Amino acid sequence: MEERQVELCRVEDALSILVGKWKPIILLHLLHEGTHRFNELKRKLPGITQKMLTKQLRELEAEDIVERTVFPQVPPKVEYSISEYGQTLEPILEAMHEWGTNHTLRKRQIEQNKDEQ
Amino acid sequence: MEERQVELCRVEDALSILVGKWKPIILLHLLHEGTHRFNELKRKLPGITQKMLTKQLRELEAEDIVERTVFPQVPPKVEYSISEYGQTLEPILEAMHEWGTNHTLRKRQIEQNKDEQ
DNA sequence: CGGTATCCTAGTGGATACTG
DNA sequence: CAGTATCCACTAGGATACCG
Repeated sequence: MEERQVELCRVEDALSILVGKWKPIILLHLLHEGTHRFNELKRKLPGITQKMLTKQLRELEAEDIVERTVFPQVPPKVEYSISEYGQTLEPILEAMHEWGTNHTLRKRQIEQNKDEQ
Repeated sequence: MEERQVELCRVEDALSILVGKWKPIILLHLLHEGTHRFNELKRKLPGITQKMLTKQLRELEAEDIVERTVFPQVPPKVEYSISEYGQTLEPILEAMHEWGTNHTLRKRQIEQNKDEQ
């Protein structure tokens, strides 16, 4: 029984890594479009500040989800990519993406039904 | 291209519903063990306060994930269960649970390797 | 180019006490 | 039993400015 309790909590591990306003979308970009430079990623995330992008990437790096490669040159060049371990998150991300898409459709339908009445 | 951008963001819908310190574990209890009364659920969530349990349940109810049934009697009786729509979250929850379990194992192995050196 | 540093605000979550 | 009502600490996230 207690074992069950402990088991249930494991969900939070995945959640804690994925939570963050920009983390899921960062991961999807890296998964689907491969390695990015810092500013390249920034351009794909309209509205994000440098500070936030740095912070989210650092946290993902600390969890071994994202790999950071620094090229020692001037001007600086830093590349980010999904780690092998990070790729194991894909099923979760895809499941969330699919659910989210249906969720949006559902909301629209509910809106429409409201309008028709 | 822009369509792609919009698509990517759908992940956040799922995330926003699942995020909350107690939500995933509440949902798993309701999914696996069925309908619960308020205090029954509270007993299964060591450490949660009444306020937090109420808040999380209300938020899940607002999103149509959880159903709340009030029995008009004294003393009060309120039952919570997963809605039909809430059940569609199961694949995500299971994917997160599985990942989290492997994640814990992986961490332990890394710890062991550290100790052995 | 790829960051830090500083300051700020809103919201999340907890402790505690009270209630129909 | 199943909640509210307060008050409070902490953090996430944003705006802005500066740096090697």
